[in-house]
Amino acid sequence: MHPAILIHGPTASGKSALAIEVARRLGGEVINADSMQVYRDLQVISARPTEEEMTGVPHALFGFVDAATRYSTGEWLEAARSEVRRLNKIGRRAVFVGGTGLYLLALTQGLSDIPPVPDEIRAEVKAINDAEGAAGLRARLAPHDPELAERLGTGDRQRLARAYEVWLATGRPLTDFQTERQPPVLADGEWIGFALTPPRTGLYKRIDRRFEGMLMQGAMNETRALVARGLDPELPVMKACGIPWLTAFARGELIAEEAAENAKRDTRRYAKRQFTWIGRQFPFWPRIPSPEMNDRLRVIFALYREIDRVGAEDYA
RNA sequence: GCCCGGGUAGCUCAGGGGUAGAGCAGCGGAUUGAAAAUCCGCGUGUCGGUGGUUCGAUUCCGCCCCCGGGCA
Repeated sequence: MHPAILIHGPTASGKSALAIEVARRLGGEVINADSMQVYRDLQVISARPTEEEMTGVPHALFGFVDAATRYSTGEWLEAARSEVRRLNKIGRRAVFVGGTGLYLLALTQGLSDIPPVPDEIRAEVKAINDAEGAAGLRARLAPHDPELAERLGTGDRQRLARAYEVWLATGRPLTDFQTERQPPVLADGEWIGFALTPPRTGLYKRIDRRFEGMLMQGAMNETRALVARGLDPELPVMKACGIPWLTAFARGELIAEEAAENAKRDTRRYAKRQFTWIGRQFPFWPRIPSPEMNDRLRVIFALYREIDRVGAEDYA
């Protein structure tokens, strides 16, 4: 099999266009590793590539999940596994691209094998969360998983809730599960990851400009469609960068300028967290600081050629 | 040219003889099935410049520069 290429980087760094170009030149396929681009209902706001941009290059795992779904890392990983199998079978290269670091981590490092949590337990824990918040969750979790309760410390309700759910569902502390991982979909030697790390100030400008562009391209229509469905505001789609503010604007709760500024700020902060993730979780992925397509392609192909001996002649 | 007002953090500003503090922006970090989520931490500064008074000046005084407004 050909090693897979993984492209990661902060939002608005130009990942999608790069992935398409890489896949085009290698005759490969682009596979989405972005938690928001999986949703059908978020085209503009998740900056999902358009049909036109994807022309001639097969794309997988884009826009295939309904907004009412709470799609998970585990589900994505299984979907990714199928795609990898499929491509291996037909001898084509996979180009994973996306800003969701956790997805790429799971893909290359494996996830723990944890049984699904039944809906009743989720509801039960949600009730505790709503009524008592982090303190209540933590107090209940601490006797069973003291290590995690201590590590999470303060007010991380999302992780506290998850840890408590797992305890209730399995009778084992989440910490136990986390000490062992399933074999990854892509083992060492079967992939190479690149991290786009453009200068921050320029990226922030790009983020701001891109958001203005999204408004032109129908971000409000997309938002109104979601609002019209009356979806639970806790769903992932409803928390995508910009959506909470555009939703508030659609309801007349604030003015357009305010909504836009807040949306841009949230997106900048998201990009900052992605930089942190890259620095800390993917310290050994080659960095590509140049924003230029040609520079990026040169770096990728130079390094890829080293490990893809099978087809080195294909893309000289 | 003269008269006022103002130059303090990236922005808007507060303060006041013992080298400074708020909001916003920003920065650092955590990250195992919600991850564009969730959470933790941090003022980042030639107080316009230069002389003087003072034990000590960002603060008081002089001069200069810059930005507003007014009178010419």
